[in-house]
Amino acid sequence: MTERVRHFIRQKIEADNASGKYGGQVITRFPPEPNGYLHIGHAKALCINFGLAEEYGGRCHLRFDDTNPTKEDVEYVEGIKNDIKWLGFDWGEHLYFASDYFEQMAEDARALIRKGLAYVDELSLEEMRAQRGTVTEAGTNSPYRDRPYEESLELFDKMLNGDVAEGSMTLRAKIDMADPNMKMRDPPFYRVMHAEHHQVGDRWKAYPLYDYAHCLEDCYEGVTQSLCSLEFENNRELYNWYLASLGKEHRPEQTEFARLGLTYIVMSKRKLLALVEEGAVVGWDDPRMPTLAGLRRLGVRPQAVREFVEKVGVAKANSTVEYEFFEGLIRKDLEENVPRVMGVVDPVELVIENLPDDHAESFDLSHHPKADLGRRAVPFGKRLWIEREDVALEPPKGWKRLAPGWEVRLYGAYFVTCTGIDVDDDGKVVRVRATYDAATRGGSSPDGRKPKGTIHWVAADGALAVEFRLYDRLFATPDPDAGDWRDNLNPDSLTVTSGYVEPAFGSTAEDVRVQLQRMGYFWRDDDSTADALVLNRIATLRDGWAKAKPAPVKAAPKEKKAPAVSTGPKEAWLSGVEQSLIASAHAAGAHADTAKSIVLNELRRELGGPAVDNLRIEGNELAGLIRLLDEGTINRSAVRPVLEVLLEQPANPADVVAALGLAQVSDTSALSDAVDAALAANPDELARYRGGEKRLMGFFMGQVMRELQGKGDPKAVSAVLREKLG
RNA sequence: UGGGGCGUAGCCAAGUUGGCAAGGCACCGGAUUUUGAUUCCGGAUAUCGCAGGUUCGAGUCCUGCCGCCCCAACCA
Repeated sequence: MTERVRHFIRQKIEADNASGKYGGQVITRFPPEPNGYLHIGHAKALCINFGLAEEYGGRCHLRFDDTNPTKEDVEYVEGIKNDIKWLGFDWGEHLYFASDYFEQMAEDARALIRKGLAYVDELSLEEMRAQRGTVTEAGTNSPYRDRPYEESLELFDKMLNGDVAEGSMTLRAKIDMADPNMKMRDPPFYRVMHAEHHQVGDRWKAYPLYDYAHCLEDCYEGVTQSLCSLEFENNRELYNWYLASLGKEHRPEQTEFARLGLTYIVMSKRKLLALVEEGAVVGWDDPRMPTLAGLRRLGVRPQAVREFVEKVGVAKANSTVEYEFFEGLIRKDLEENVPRVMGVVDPVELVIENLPDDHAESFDLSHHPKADLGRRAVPFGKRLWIEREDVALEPPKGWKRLAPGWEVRLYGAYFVTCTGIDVDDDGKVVRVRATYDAATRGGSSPDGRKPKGTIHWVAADGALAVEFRLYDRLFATPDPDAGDWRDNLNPDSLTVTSGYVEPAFGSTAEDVRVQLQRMGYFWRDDDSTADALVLNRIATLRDGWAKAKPAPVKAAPKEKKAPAVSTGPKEAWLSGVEQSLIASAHAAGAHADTAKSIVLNELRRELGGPAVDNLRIEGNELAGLIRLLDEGTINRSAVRPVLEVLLEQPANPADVVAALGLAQVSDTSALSDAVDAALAANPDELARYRGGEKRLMGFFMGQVMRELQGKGDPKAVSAVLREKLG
């Protein structure tokens, strides 16, 4: 397991726990809509929600957000549950549906209406759109906005009961049609749908919309952390509005994180569905699909998915992870946990000429060089299957495998020397002939000689026939969404071959994964039958040879960001309050430029922005502070703490400096002690400095200043430091 | 164009009171190797989006700008 990064959500949870906001409880939720299968992107949300809950001793609810009956189906409910279980997460008894709460939500909606915070609107879809305004223009109020609440109440019940036509009415929140946040412009939160619901049947004829439903679900369930992806940032204000308007006491908090993007993959449900429907893949669980069902069928272990998500991290920057990164973790997981056997994916016959026809022996080989995964018997005979790509008529430079006259090691068996290669009329290799060296039994020679290469093999006698499905990535380009994604499909995403594995594979458990030596990781596909083995390739091994051959195709350098066109420095804008403060400080004897610098750089820092209304601090106070600076009583770093006090209450800056002990230290002996302490505490750096790394001067300056709690006189410190460092 | 976010190496990503720009992946060397794998050493790679400013010192504070993402569904 990797070391965990204390990312911003962990920090928030810890801060909440420290402040006792939720009494130390951590309750999260994973809220899929049952309208499709989960994909690798969802795995991130899954790991964050379930993982964090587990980590902080809380719990995570599985809640289906089933507020749109026309798009959803129970089929997906079961599929999603399976995928979550496969990843190893457990919701215990906390399985919920948004539809569980429809009664309560309707009651809360009535409360909102009674408070005058919601109304039934009769605008059509088009009218509503037209009246919403644009991002730069305010919308206009609906003519139904101010209808009496009694009327809305009555109409709302009609909506719920199916007494009004679909699309004829909505229930809207009464907020502000001019709000710069479009989500706040009187959003509809109930719409009429005469649809049969997969969970609650035909009980309801109007259903709540996401924003309204989601915050309430969280609230009803006592969720503390509502974690979702970035595109919901704009919705957070609405989330809080509903809860506040309803006067809910329990207030979950929404925090957003960036979703996972992966190269060579499309992740939108729409495209995934198209792939299935257009037959580009066999189904949602096609091993080339980025769905969890697909990854599972491919043979990826859930541990690898979890590790991947943890390693990718959690942040707020949109990002696209290289697929190779995921692939590497899939391999790493298998590398450490899976037995190794031999199998030939594209077989060609090897005949050992100096062995009798009926020769039969067996080797006892280990399943793993490091892990204790047992041993197996591997039969050996005159006729073997070897990999076609391990044979070359004319070996290229750097070749380490079989070629006429070359000697190689058959893994775990003998050295063999190629005596000839038979080809057919098309030049295709049909048979390789060789002689073996009986003295090399087990794979090593008493004379100490070592062949350049080792190849894998399977004895023809007793070999199990296998249909190999060699999967490769579904898309040929790193960004399939660039251009028409259909054009970017990889025509070679699946290669089917007939080959063999050693008989030991037949005795392994059904779900066992193996490394076929030198060929990659494989496991049995569900399409296998008792007499027809089908093996999926989960991942290849890293292949340094393949990489060495073709001219290295360097990734095209990313186009540089357009350099900012500098229009020259612009004068900083000063608010009226700031201007008058500077003016009065100037009148009280301070230099105007210094006053301005402090207002801009320090005051704004304290205030978190420009000062706009009645500032506590006065001109003569600022002037007094500047005087202390000019006199050398304090250094610049003391300005902010003094300002902080001055903003609270009127005071004489000199008194504040005295009270806080901020006076600048320029006394030589005190400085000298501080420098000595800093040098003594950092002997390595001192050695480096004396060895010529002069840039460490800044480092020591920092150490000394820290020693002096920032109060050192920079010039004096620098002088002493220079002297002591030599 | 209004609002909400985000810019640290090819990719992901730490960096929380301003003080030597973490780590992982990829890449390049070398060692080990009965898998051209694994493992182990070592290395290169960053105008911290840009430009000004404050400061002894800025990825971090201030100002201005640039780029990317999200929002104008009765989807979630």
